Amino acid sequence: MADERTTRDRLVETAAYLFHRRGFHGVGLSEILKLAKAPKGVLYHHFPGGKPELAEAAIAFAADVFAAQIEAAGAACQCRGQFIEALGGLTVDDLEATQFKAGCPLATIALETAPDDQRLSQACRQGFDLWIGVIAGHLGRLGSAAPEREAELVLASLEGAMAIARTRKDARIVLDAAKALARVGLVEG
Amino acid sequence: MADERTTRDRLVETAAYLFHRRGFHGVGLSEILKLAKAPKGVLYHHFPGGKPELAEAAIAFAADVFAAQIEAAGAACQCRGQFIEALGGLTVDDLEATQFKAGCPLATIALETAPDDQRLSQACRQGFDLWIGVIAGHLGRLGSAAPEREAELVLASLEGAMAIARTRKDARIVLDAAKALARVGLVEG
DNA sequence: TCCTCTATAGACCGGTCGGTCTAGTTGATG
DNA sequence: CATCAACTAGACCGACCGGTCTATAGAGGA
Repeated sequence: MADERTTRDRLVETAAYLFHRRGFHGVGLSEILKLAKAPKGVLYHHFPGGKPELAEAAIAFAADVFAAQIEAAGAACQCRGQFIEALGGLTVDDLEATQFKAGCPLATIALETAPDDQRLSQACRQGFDLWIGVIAGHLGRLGSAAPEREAELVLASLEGAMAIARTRKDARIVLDAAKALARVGLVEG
Repeated sequence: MADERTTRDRLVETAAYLFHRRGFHGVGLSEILKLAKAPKGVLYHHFPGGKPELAEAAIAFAADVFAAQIEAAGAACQCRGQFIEALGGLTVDDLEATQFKAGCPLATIALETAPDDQRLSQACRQGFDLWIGVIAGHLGRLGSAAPEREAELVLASLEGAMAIARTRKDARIVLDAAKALARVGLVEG
């Protein structure tokens, strides 16, 4: 059992890495297994539900990782605009570090499977809601009048901008979106 | 040759329909062929490049369809806010009409393939640019100071909101995003 | 009429998919 | 040391994948 965490976690992280880049249907089990240096039996031992169950774990893992990044960015910011721009920066860094091969770790799977596959789309939904909650927490602290709504708008804008940016191999649109949102104050309603 | 348009177009439209819902990798040729009631030979007669070439045509087709909808919405609007809300309305209608099974016809394929598959991601990019151009045209006419930037922000927000909405089976976030963007004026920068 | 070229039709192919199954290894516990 | 459960290992399976190939149908021109 000493190896449990290691092997299982390696599978989850490898799966997250690949799904992040090419989505659920674009990645085969054999590729995950090969990269994680694990035989097939291991996968079905840890994830009797097969590929979907592994993907569910990978989504939750990726959601937690990004939530922690948001949290850290928020903790370092003193005002609303600075925080929103920092979120844009996080996003841009990710895009550029992967040469635009990876964008949002949830969005691809969400679009491929929602709403037909309950399991996967719910996992994505929970990830989005987690992020919105964390963002809203900081926005509230920094004086936003409608933190939930504003967090949703910010996340949605960054998500869409990322998709467009990847087709262009140019992150400018993400920075622009963040800047614009940072500048305007959302009117309540 | 009299049937050329019919069969070929039926293939393209069917492919667009299915890719729209489940993305590129999520749909098999056999499914497209079955739904379009066409044998395999026909596909490779019209699209020697196979699935990617068919997808390219489907993307261009879907992009044109939505561009025409944007154009029509713009022509009917007298002010900037009204136009942006109309775009949100278009999006919501599409989501609800398909019970959230279909969102943006380009985004899923874009996320699955960009930037590795040149062909498909460029086709998506062109679609996005087409839409941004049409939106910017109307925003300029309606008095926007920075129509291109504003069009990008609006499109990105709607794209992202759509992805989130599909996981929730609730279009509220799309309407909220459109309303918020309609209300604030973008400061130039 | 016959020829040709486009379009339709679907059998067929090797490869890969996700998933199952059985055997071996390991480590904790009695 | 024996036992047993957790884990590792990979051969194997049927189904389906995208793609190729050959045969046929049918319209238009010579």
